[in-house]
Amino acid sequence: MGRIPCCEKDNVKRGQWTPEEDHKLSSYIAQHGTRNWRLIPKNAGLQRCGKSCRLRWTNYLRPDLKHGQFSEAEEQTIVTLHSVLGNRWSVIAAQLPGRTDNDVKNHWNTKLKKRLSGMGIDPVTHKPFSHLISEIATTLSPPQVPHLAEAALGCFKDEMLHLLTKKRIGFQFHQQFPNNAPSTSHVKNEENDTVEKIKYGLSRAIKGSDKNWETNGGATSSSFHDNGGYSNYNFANLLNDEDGSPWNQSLCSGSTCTAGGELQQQQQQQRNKKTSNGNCEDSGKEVVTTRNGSTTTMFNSDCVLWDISSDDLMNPMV
DNA sequence: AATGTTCTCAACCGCAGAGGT
DNA sequence: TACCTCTGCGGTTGAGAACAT
Repeated sequence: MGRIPCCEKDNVKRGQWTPEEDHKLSSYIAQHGTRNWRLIPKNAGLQRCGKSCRLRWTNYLRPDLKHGQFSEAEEQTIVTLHSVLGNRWSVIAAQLPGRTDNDVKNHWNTKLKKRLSGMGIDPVTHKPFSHLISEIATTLSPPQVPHLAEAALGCFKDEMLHLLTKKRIGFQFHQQFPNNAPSTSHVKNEENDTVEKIKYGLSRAIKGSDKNWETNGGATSSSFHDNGGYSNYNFANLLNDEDGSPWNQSLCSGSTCTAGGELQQQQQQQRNKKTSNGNCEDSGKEVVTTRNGSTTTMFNSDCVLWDISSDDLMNPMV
């Protein structure tokens, strides 16, 4: 004996609501309120299930609802709250007047989640992928570590492949790879080649995992910053094992981090510092001007993997 | 212009908890 | 206490729109 259905499904209409139905429901609720959803469709003359009426009202017809684009402030609120609360959409929506949990959930799933992934940030933990890899690596005994890239690849491959292939990024190998790097001479199977390169990138990230990532106050969290924040986060930094985690050092200003915007700015300036020929002072990096005039950091030598401009990060491949 | 692919978001589903009897 | 009903929540789906080829 299961519970009885909320309505006779054979006799109810489903799918998109018509303006007439909206009007009937709104008029009825304006007069009688929203008590007893089971009776509302019957009394309002609607061939709809009570649940469907409730959803239509709460997600669309309520007069206090805000329709249209989410503002930057709203997005920042969602990301910040999500880093603390997880998928508690109703709680998050309660902090955004006029937005429903459905709105917030949809916006997260279609925009914000992809945007974070595109920046190399895990949308579940709000930590950079490289940080997650290093955390996993520290829990494994040395013999297991070589297999970590393979395992991590299973988690991140799709996002990375999406990013890499969707943007039609051509890998550029300005110099020789080190001994264990994948060969680029045969691009017959582009995807497999890409996978190999990702594996290599992950292994590079792991290589730096014994560095102290907690130099700036411990756990990471995420939020958008007024002066760029995530947008300044260069995906290729995931591979930069020279200066530790840029995330912890300069980009983390969420609830559990203490790094200030000033430090962040200084370090960003440091990163952007160029020599007279336009190249970064950091070895292995080369800043080039791209298709639309924005700058792109190309990693050569043993860091060559990604070509992602700052604009790409602001507007990831979605 | 036609076709295929991807994205968006309204709507649906099933489950869990609250409250009433 | 046990059962029933209602409501709210989060995950998922699918139609239509937008975009790419």
